[in-house]
Amino acid sequence: MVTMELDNFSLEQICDSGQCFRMKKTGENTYSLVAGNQYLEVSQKGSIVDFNCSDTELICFWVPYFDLDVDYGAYIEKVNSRDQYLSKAAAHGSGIRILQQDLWEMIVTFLISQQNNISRIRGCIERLCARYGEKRISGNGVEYYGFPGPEILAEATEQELRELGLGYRARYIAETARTIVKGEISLEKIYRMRYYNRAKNELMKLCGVGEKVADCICLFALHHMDAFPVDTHIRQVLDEHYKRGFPNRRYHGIRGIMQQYIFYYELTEGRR
DNA sequence: AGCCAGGTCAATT
DNA sequence: AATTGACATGGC
Repeated sequence: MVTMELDNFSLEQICDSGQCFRMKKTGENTYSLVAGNQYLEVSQKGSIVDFNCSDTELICFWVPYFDLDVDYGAYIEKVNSRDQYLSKAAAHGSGIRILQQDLWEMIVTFLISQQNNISRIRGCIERLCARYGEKRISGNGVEYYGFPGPEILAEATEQELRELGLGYRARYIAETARTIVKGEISLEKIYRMRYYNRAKNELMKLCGVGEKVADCICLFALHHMDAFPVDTHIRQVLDEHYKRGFPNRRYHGIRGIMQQYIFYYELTEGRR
């Protein structure tokens, strides 16, 4: 167990921010999550956060995962105080982090996410992992399933995948897995791409990956903080509050976290 | 019951 | 270049 005191960090907000679909609330202040092949139980009271793992695991895996060595107060301070909407959204979601998740997992996750609702996305991913993932046991004896790699999913037929309730997205997953396994697109190469636009364009070569899904992958796996996924909710906000366009210049390089503040606000308080 | 969900793709105009 | 319809499924 490792305890840390963290500012601008909220497990609840992270869990509900729609980046990680394998994190769940297990008690009043406790959450569990599976990321890649790692399992974690974590709890929070105020700014005190208890990670149920070793020092090494925390430093090597969960610090980068939760972006713990970044000061999110600095992001919030960049919000234009004259922008009442964004100020409210940032204050409301001040504990959100941009996670650094596994690239393959995000590709599949956001292929599933399209034209789908969040609770169903969670179900689809759990069924996919239970069916194709490797069964593992955590340090404290909890069984969980890792996320199936491209080699595994490339072997699956479209029909098998459809049986998990993935709908027409089954074909996207099957084809994309094969594209990766055949080496037509290299995940390692995408990881190494320094520029957001290059990574995004490469991702959009994958079957079923359009602009929005590519942006989600860039933001939630590759940590390209300038990625700004525009989905139905963000579209509505842009139409309503940013008729002259989102202030891209002002938020250059940090548009992604602003997008998350807006998205989370719309999913929770913002609904009227 | 019916609308909608973190869209993408290909066929039209 | 912009618009439109098909694509699956189930949560609410």
